Amino acid sequence: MNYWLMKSEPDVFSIDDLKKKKKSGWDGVRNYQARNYMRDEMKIGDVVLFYHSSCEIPGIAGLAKVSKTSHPDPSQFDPKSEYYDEKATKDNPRWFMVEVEFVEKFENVVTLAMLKAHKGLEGMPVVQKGSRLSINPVTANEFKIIIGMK
DNA sequence: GCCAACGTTGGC
DNA sequence: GCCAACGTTGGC
Repeated sequence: MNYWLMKSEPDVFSIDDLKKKKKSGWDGVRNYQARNYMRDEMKIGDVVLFYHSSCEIPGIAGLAKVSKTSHPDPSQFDPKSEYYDEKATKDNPRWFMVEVEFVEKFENVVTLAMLKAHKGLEGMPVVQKGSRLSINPVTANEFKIIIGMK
């Protein structure tokens, strides 16, 4: 079982949205490295730190878990979608997504400022300047530390 | 295959 | 709104 951090802009899709929907396909990822993590490495039961980015208080807002392994992201085939990719075909999809299931909303967001200030989390891409990758692996130790901070 | 130009991310 | 950092595109 592995741990992950997945970023989402709460204005677009927040932990509350996931709570309401219970489960959701993680669509719209258009970065190859993030895609590869979803396609090749994320397994059912893996635990996800749900990170709110580009918002007033960036940080980890709650937990989710992988409920379905990767399958083609349908938005790539939809010309009306902002995630449409004209080079993707159903025979040869370019973008994959996993499905995640709501687990928990933290009472308080574990903020980026807290993550930056906490010993042991220096290696997390999210605390480093200029890190834009929206899906990152998290070590068991980092996960334990963060759970202790909520 | 190089690399400049461009677009996007995301914290502040 | 600014801007640094980064990924992608496309000309050559």
